[in-house]
Amino acid sequence: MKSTIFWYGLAMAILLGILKTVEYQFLLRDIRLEVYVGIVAVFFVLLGTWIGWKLTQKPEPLPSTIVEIAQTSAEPKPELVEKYRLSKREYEVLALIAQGYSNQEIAEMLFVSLNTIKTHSSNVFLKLDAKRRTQAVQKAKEIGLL
Amino acid sequence: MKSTIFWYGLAMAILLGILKTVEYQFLLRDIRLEVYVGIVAVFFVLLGTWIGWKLTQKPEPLPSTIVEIAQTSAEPKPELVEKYRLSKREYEVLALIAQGYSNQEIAEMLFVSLNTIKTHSSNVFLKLDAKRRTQAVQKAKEIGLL
DNA sequence: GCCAGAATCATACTTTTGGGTGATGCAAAA
DNA sequence: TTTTGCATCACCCAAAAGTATGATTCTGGC
Repeated sequence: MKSTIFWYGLAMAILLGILKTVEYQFLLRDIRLEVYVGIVAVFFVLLGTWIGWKLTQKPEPLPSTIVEIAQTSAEPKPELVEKYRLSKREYEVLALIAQGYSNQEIAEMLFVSLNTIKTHSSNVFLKLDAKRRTQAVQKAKEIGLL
Repeated sequence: MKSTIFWYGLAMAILLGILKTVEYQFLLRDIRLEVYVGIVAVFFVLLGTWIGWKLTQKPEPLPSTIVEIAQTSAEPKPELVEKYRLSKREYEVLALIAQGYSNQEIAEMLFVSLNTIKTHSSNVFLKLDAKRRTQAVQKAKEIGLL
């Protein structure tokens, strides 16, 4: 990160230098304004492109899960099972979700209303810190709940 | 895609408009040259950044690492893999679904539109005879695709 | 060159999920 | 007895997922 900042700074310095030079020549030889602006524009487009490229190189923010997946083989982790404690009903719902059943189907299987299943699954997602049922299933398998 | 081109065009139009406006004011009120150049520079840096970002989006066909990661300990069963033949893209999408990503996230990861992901996933469901993504994942694991 | 399959995307529509809020009843623990 | 956790359900709203259809582009193989 330090080096990144350094390079940005260096780029800025070079940039200002060039700007000044161009400006100087502008004053001296009365280059047409359009040409000047054009040069600046082209230069900054290039700079911007480079910045954009750089920005999209480093950051890999999304999949922290992938790393975890790569590390986990399949061992159940009792301490984590402890941590993400689900109630019995929640666990049932989670298990059925993992089998690919819809909320409606689960509701019928457990003889409760659709809304109840929604509540349970929402609670499961909360406890497992998941946004979707597929993610919940994935996390549960990682943890060893399933 | 059509809309993308539209937005490019719109951006260009707006850009030219602003440029002209700024230039006009420059001529009228004698804004300092540095200010003018600065505005142009900032604008083109932003434009360049955007272009750079866009450019670096396309040429990344996802280096199959994600797919590899998705492959768990279960050994693939060639005869079944044969039967439920998925295209490469479909397989990628399936793998990402299994990791708990939303269609939108997958679209961004693979740099395609949401609709494309929907098409792919629909095809996967068809081929795996699944009604939901969770079911597809479940079946794929049974079969040994994942 | 032509063709099939693959990948892409759009539009329009329906269904499923998920979030938020609030309410009730019940049972065990404090 | 009061509190607390659990299970149940409702209503509303928004977002995500899924279906259907049609179209374009590209590529590999014949």
